[in-house]
Amino acid sequence: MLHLYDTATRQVRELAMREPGRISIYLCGPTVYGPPHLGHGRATLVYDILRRYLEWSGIDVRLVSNITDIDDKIIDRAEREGREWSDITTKCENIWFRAMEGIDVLRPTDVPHATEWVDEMVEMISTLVSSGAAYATSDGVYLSVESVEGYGLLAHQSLDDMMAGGGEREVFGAGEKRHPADFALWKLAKPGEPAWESPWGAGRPGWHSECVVMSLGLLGDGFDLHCGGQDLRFPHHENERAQAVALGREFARHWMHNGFVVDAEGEKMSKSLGNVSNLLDLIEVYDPRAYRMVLLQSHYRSPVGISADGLEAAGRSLAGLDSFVARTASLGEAEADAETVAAFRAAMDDDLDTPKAMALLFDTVRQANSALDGGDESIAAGLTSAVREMCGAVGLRLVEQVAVPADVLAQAGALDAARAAKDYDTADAIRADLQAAGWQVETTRDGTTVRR
RNA sequence: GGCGACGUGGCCGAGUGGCUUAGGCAAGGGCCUGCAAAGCCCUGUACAUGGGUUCGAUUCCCAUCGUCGCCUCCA
Repeated sequence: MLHLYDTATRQVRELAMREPGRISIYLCGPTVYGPPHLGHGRATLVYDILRRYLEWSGIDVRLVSNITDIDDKIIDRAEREGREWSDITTKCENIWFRAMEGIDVLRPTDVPHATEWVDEMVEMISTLVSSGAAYATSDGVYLSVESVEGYGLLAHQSLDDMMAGGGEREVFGAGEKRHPADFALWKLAKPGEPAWESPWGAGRPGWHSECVVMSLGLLGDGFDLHCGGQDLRFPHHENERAQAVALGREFARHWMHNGFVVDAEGEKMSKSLGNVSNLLDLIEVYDPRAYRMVLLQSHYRSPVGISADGLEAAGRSLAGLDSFVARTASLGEAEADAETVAAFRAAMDDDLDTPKAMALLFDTVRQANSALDGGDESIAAGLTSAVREMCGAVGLRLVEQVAVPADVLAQAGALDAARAAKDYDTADAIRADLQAAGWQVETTRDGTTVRR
């Protein structure tokens, strides 16, 4: 069974399921105000790998991931560009899913939108106000963090420590708050801002109440796993938990956070990589699977550097996998080598040790190639099936042999004929032509194979 | 100031108190091939610095240096 590091307890522990065989996961999705950057890519890929592995393991996964389509950033951009805020959110959401498709991230099972859950949020905030956990001021409604048992669970800091020194940042709504750490649940609208009715006046949701009502609403109390990037740990996730706790409801039972994407200097990076500034650029320039491979070869909690060299190296390693697939295409179906699959499971179950799993994958490819070189097809077939299983389990799409046009096959035949006649100049010329047309040409003693 | 992470061979990136000291990419040598390609085999002896613990540390402890993250709206 899968064991995962839990941010709340700071331990790798079993990912328990409320209902055996079915897992409920909430992933904090994007605020749609711009194109998805490299950081978004890491987060979505990490959880896509998790999801695919769970499904591969036979578990029924319900993955809820929100679209936050109302937020200060969206309003800012709308104002700056003189556009309707909803124009920004619908376009950005489309771009988001196009990018996700590009990196082969499966669509979540549920994609709730914040704006569709405003009534539930208002209701929740009302409950919090009437219980005394929240209070209204002249600019909104705030949650009293002191009323929340264990505030700081995810930050791993007491309220006092968090306040000590602190940053020099401006504290939102500072004037009327009972405690500087109290945070907005509802923000009253200024003229011209998008607004929804509420008992406290027209306004919009504050600190990600949508995640609270949508996760509890769709997954129910005590859902299995809540995940997102390291930067959401505090205050975003802390504040979600605080709202749920203040409601007296049981929130996520396990918390998972992925590490950052960093640049060459080791600084948190989300925006740029030379001419690649977002995910859509990245899949234009590199093998769309390359980012996934880079991430698979590092651990999800470590910071990972994304560089042109790294993506290219990953692309070359994928090319090796592709040629393996081509080489083994003719092998019949076989039971995946049990020992290999067991070792793969053991690695993945240990806090998603994908680097170890990838080491195993490449070792298995090498063994299968050796078996093939030695003519032992039955061993090769079992190992090949294991390779396919492992790739499938982590969402690595291997390029299948595409149909080769008749004229290309004819050229390959001509190449072999020229070789048989020892007319190597002709043979080399044909090969050069095929390569120029973008074909991978492999001339073996059994004949020439051509693939993309 | 508080809390936390990290510093590994040409590059990326795992891991471990000693044993065959991951894996990928790149490099060199070899096998195969008419030549390539693909594949296979071999090679490189790395763990920031200074102490300490230990029979033995890259791995544990302490210190130092350096890098980075979070501390109110960034995955």
